[in-house]
Amino acid sequence: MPDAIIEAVRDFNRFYTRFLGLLNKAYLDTPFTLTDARVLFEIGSHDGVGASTLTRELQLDAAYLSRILKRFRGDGLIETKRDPDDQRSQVILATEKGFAQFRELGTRSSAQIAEHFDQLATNEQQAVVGAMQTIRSHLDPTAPSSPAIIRAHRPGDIGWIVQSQARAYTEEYGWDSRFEALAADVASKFLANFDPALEYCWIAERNGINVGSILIANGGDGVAKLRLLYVDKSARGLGLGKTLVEECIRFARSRGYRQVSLWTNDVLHAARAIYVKAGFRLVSEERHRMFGRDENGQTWVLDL
Amino acid sequence: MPDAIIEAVRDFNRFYTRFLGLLNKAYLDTPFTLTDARVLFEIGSHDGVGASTLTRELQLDAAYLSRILKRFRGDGLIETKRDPDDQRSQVILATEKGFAQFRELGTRSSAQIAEHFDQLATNEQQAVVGAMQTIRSHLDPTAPSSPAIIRAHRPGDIGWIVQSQARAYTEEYGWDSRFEALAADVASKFLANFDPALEYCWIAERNGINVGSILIANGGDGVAKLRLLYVDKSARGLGLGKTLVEECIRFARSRGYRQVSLWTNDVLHAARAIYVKAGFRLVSEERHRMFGRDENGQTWVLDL
DNA sequence: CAATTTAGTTGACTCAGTCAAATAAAACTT
DNA sequence: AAGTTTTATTTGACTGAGTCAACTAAATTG
Repeated sequence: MPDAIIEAVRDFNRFYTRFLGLLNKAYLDTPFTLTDARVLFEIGSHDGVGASTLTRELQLDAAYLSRILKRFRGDGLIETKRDPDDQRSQVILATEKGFAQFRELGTRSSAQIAEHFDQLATNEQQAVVGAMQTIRSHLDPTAPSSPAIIRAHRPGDIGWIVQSQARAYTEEYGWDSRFEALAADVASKFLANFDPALEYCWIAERNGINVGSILIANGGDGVAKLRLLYVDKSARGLGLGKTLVEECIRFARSRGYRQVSLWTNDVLHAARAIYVKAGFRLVSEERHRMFGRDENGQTWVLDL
Repeated sequence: MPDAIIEAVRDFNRFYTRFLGLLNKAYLDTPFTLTDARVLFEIGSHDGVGASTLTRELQLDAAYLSRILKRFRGDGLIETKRDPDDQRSQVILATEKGFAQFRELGTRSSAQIAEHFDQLATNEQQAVVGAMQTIRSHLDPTAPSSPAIIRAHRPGDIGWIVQSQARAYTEEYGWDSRFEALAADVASKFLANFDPALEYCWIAERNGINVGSILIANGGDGVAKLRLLYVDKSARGLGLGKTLVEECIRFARSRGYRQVSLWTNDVLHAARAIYVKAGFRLVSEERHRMFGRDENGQTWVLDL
């Protein structure tokens, strides 16, 4: 992966560390440390959490947390009782006083944030929040990853197909720019001669980002050409490829084609497995060096 | 300002605090604390900083920093000498050993980041980095907008050109997919017939993200065709378009072309201004409806 | 030139956070 | 069902990161 990206991320991290440092000044004239505040926040917003959940969630040392809770108990901020379902665990409940403190901390922290955001225009605020969402959805594995949706192509998508396939296959199989040239040629001809009645391009998209593609072009003679099947690294293993191919076949059948044909290379194992499963049969094979490496080109067909 | 925004920001902050916590584990089996690492990083990347700059930049206590520097000096990582211009201040210089440590920390931290980013697809990585840039540019008034670099195209870039132009012009001018078809056609022919001696494609990139493009194709007869000039919204106003065009002209001149010619549409005001400034003259104009809207197509030429 | 500010150092301290060991309940194993 | 392992929590014993106040010395201000 490109160093420039890592460098950009590190740079952002340095910046955001400083920014968080500024925000955390909110607790300065408060009897709470940053950790105290985090704990109190978690208790206040999930009343009745277990202590072990807190250590996991906030990545705290159990001993340390135990002491913090003891102090909170002493200050009358929380009450703890054994979990009836598990006598080892305890359930933490905020007292009225605890809730009051929780709200107070919330107010302070909000004020601190508002101070920074008030200077921004509304659409800037939205841009920032949107960007935060973007980062989170990609970096947080526990973030509910929304399912992929499959839709017709939109402007830019054809370019994306060329780009992503060229990048991926250059990286994974060492193919050279002639592959991109071929993909671009296929893509541009598809767009130039696009016949909505007999042709289609499907894009799989997740969180607003393209992750897969496939298209059907009219090969004449009742033959539908299946082309440019691609599933991005980030979305493999979800059965997306299979879904895309099935969608294609259904489309081809409904438009009265008698056969679906496709050309691929045997290094693309995952794709081949999908074709086999869908009922395609290998009709011809030839060695070539079109993309700078020795490959086995294969033609597969499926009779409808 | 809306509570929802503040809530979203706090939510992101909680998430990112945890994320940074994970990344900072990079220093776990290192004799350095997080603060040590930050100091060493600052020294390593700005050799010759003053101590007071460090306290300001990293928001550290002067006493604390003094002790850290003392320790670093003892370990032979840095050398300090009085600032000749200000006898109170000191200049901090990393020793060879210090630089080695600095590089080691950099490697660890990069590896930690790469671990998280490797699972993402290339365009996801770009989405995240772009989002980071967005956040930073809005929240950091002093954000130095890192310079764009201009380089030759790499696999995937041609696809990117088609994608980004199609998206942008669809959004901004309401052009339909015929524009993408045209761009894809130009791009694919460029790649298919690429002649390294007389043709070239420049990509402007910032922080690992493509932000601009231009290419020169051989039009025959001593005429260089300038094509697919594009500067992304996020990078406009930096003079990037001008730089790209100048680069093209220089190239065309050096390869012995007698003329540079290009076709554009008059709605693309920014581009037209660049061409005018570069000395191009309008030679013909025609109304057309190639992209679903009434436009004025224009041909411009520059004699070399 | 006296007064004030800035840069850096040192002593003294504290308290946030860690590690190891102990207890007790729950969850496996056989 | 008895034995073993794992999980939840607590406590004792530390340590060392970070703070505060006081001090020196050079630079700046008025």
